Amino acid sequence: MRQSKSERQARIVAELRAAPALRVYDLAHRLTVSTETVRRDFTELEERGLINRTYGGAMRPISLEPAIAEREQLLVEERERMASCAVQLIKENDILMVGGGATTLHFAKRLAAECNHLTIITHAFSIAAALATNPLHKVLMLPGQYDGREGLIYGPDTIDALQRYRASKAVLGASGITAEGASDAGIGPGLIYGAMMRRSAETLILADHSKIDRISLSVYGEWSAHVTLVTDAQLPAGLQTHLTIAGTKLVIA
Amino acid sequence: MRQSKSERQARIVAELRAAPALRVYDLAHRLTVSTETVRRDFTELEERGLINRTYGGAMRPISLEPAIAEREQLLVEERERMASCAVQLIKENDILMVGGGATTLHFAKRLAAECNHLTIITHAFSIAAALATNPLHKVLMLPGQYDGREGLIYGPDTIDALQRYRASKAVLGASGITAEGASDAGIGPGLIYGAMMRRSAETLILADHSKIDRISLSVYGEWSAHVTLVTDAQLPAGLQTHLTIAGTKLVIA
DNA sequence: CATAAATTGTTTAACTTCCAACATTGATGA
DNA sequence: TCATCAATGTTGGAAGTTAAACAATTTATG
Repeated sequence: MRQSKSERQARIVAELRAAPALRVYDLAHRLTVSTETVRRDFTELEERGLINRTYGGAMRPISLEPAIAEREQLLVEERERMASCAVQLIKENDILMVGGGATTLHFAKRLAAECNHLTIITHAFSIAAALATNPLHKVLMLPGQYDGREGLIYGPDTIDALQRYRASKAVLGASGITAEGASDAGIGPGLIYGAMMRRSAETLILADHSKIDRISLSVYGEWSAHVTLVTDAQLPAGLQTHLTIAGTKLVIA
Repeated sequence: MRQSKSERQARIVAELRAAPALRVYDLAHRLTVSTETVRRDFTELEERGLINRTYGGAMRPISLEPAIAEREQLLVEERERMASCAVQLIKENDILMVGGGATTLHFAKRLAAECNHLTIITHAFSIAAALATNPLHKVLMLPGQYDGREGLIYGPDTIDALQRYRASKAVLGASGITAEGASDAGIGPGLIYGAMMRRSAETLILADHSKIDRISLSVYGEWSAHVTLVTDAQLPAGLQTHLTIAGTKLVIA
């Protein structure tokens, strides 16, 4: 055996530092192994997150955000659908408050791709970074204490600063959706989402089916006519009638 | 024609901001045009350097944000030495204001490794992220407009918020050091660094030898007895005597 | 409004990649 | 030594991609 498997795989990662993308066929020649071997290496390296696969090759992975990156891998299709639907509801020159989370991050990426000239107020690094890729948007970051695990800002300074803004729409994720309202697993973020709702004319809540009929620590939003719930599957009858009575609009992606 | 050619191509570039790689087939569906049209767009966009082609699709070109990453690679050793020296000057329970930049980022990483129980106020994402790896520190993020190219917050909100804090030390980078003071290439950051100095009892300025006797757009700090300059090489005689007269302390790493 | 030019869609054939099944090689250890 | 197992190579058909030619459509312009 010329080279061990791990040596070869290390070589592949190294090659990717030199060139941002590689073809299976080229690499097989360069390493004098079969294309199938290269393909199998690609599969393994992709599972370990060291490369990204493309049709016919592989490319250098973009970032290495761990905690969020993992969660972001789940329910990607559902979140994409919800994000696309939610973006339809945004108009040029809207002023948005956007909460943190994997789902709202999808939304932010679509916003950067499809919209222009928006002002976005947020407390999440990932959201700000995603939106700033489109220089036509204006991104305002809220002050407060930084939580590195979540990549979020929160605390009394954050709530306080929100009182000085007013937005046309708040766009929020949730870890639980019940008749009582939307809820989040953290108290700090929950308080911020509540404040964002109160300072916005309308609220969009994005929550996939796994969040339905679950309740989390901090309930931050009650159903009202100013709220639109965007989800990816039909709601249970009880919850649905409850929302209808409250006047909440429902969008199923 | 639904969308003009240039609109569509702009949209493609925007989509690439949301996802690092796209498939011809997917994109054709999403834009409701034929795969051939997408392929022809790819060809044109590649000639203009706005995308990179891959077999079956296209990917985001590498450029567009290596600004920080590249700079961070330069003079690593010198910066490490300066960072280590600067950390010696920090005491437990200090309250720090830390500016953005490659040099201060090295400092922040050492701070996370060597110190505990500090409160750090910053306007740079990278600094906040580096410090948050040590949960014993308290990291406060300043509000303001986010600049994705630099990863920095700035603007009137930022200056305003600084007025409500007081720190024991400000730790700042600089892109130029002259007898007149420290200067930065950007007006926005320059104003913030000035405000941070005024709100802090002492100031540490970190600048390697490549910054000496160069002047940048925005001069933000004058030499005084409250300032310490940390650098990695002897200063030219003229500058050195000027600092001595002003009472500025000098540390050579 | 008619013509030319530019843009986009359609079709087809050649080519490339993918995947799964099976064969081969080489190292390990009883 | 032989059996075993992991790693790799080989093969063929399915599926996907490309490129070139031509048709259809839209836009520009006199």
